Amino acid sequence: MKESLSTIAERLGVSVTTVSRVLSGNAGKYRISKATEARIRAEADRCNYAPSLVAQSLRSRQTKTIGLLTPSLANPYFAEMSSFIISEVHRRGFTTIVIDTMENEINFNEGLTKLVARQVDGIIAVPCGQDHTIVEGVNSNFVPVVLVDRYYENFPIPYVTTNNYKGGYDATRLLIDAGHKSIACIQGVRTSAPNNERVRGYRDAIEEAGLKEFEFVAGNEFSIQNGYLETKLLLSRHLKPTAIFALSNNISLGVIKATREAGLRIPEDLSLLSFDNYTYMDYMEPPLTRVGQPVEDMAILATKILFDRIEGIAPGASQLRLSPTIIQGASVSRII
Amino acid sequence: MKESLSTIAERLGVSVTTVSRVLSGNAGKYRISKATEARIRAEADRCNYAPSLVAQSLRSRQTKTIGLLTPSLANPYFAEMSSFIISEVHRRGFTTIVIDTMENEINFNEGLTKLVARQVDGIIAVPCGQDHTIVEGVNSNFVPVVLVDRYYENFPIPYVTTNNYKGGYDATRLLIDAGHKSIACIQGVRTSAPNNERVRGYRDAIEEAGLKEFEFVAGNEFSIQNGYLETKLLLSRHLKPTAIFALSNNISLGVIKATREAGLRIPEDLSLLSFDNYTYMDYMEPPLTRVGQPVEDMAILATKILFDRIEGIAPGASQLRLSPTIIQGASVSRII
DNA sequence: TAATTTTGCACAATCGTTTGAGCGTTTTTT
DNA sequence: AAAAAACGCTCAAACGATTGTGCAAAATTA
Repeated sequence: MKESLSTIAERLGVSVTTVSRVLSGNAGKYRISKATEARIRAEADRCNYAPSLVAQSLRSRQTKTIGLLTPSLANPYFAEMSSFIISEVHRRGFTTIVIDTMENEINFNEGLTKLVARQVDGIIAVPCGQDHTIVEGVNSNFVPVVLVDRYYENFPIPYVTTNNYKGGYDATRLLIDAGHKSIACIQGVRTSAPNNERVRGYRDAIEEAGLKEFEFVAGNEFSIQNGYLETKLLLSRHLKPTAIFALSNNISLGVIKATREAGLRIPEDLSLLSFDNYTYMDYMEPPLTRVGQPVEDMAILATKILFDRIEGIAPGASQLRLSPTIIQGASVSRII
Repeated sequence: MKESLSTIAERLGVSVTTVSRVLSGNAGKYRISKATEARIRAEADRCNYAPSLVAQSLRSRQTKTIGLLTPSLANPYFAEMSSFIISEVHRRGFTTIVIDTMENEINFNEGLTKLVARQVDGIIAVPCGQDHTIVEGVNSNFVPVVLVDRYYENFPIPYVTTNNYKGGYDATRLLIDAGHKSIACIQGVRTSAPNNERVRGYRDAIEEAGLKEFEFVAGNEFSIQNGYLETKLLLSRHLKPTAIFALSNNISLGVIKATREAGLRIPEDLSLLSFDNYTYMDYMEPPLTRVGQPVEDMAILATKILFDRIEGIAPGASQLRLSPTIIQGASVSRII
């Protein structure tokens, strides 16, 4: 059923070598006669021959495959990012193995070793957890790794991320400029570098405005539930905030859910500023004002850096922070 | 850097065969002494040996990989579906190569042949276009294929899809029962079987209710733009519909956009019923009433059928339609 | 002690491709 | 006509793992 060089060679009474040379376009280089070349090409076409990438990989020690470790395709932010990465990888004639780590450090590390065993030529990863020894081992001993979104500070693995500090700072400034004083921040995973940068931006903006007494950071997960529960708590406090800065798309959904249950309206009773951008946010009630990350640029750059490394080109600056963009919605009210 | 059976064998002064037998757990079966076994295991641990899946694949003619052809990871419906499929595949110890076809028939066919060249053990695909000769060739000659969501009628490729007819019918009935008479339907790709089943359900419900004079189907793409443009046209007609049945999530977004631009409110001025379910729809203005497809069940079943075929177990019924569920939102008003 | 069985491991082929080296035969050069 | 060059192709090893067969040496039996 499956054709190989040898089946063709046998049928034509030539050697496997000759067939290989013809079909890999090296007929001239190795002085195969036009006649033989034509015969081989014809037969290959006839039987629809396609070389086994597995055999080629074994021989060339290149699988033309890259691995993508993403925390959750169900999250539109990572789904979009994956979509861009897959298409960039495809553009270069490679294929992508996708592993969904479900935000789990064990899955992440297992996925990593699995990719190494599969001899992928490179890995793009959104890491989970704090322990970076395995990733670093892989990156320096086996396969080039590039991180996206999340990263490890002061470690030599290249990464591309948003300037999360700027995102946190700008967003908070926007709220402050709108007159808000009591701005609560609901954060995600506390060990995640992007999260902490966003929080740092938030804190700096708050302090700079002399609002330190109102500074308030809660939460510990990038989930709807976390946003929901923390908002429940916030709204039960004696002094309710006038604005919430939610550090992810999912957290914002939780905030909205809790706000609705409390019978409060956004932005009249409570302002909301979200991290992450997504088409649907324009269609929400109200459309969310948000900090959009440059997902496509990050995906393109990460892929480019990875391929530069695969091809042995040392990339210049390989730890990059791209600026986020604030997208105006209607979820922030002006306070006089 | 990379360890292999032979590097270990050489260091220990034993044969590659012996190392292989020990590490694949066949030491007993081939009478390798406990002492040798221990030495080999120790050394394998020490140097962190992991077998090359490429070499194993070549030898065993099994790559333990399945291919997933999806139209667009940027669409949450397919992203969720992919997420479930990837996780089901992972559960079985396989990995998934994802190809984003971008709703393009050429990309789809290229992806298909690429997967075959990579010797994947099976393929799960959401097909694009009408020409199914290539898919059928692959399915019957090389690799088992299972289709999800879209399918080809009267052809022997297994598929799992929503009972789209029921979805179209039930949704339309819901609108009719709410008192609507003039219900317009904005459809997606006209050559897609699910689309046509939805339309058929719509038409049947309309006719059954004696509303044939109001029957109206427009559109030709599962995109925001299509929903937007068709709604623009609809709203400019002399007789505006009182309800729109949008046959996909993206089409609905377009409908909302056009409706807003026209200064009309949903559901007060126009009712909207959407196909597809997504978390964000609960947070929209208004929350959408919609026909949710059993995405997770479809993913699980498709994967199961594929693995049954891979393992040579003939699946019983392999062309399945799962019932959709109507999810109540607030985008449909009652007309008296 | 000789014959038999068991033990412990190695040889070599195989999967499908690539590639440096080599070897007859024909053609060209001197 | 002899030497050199060009031509057209094949051999065999290698990538890393698996597996049926086989062969000594040791242990057991007769």
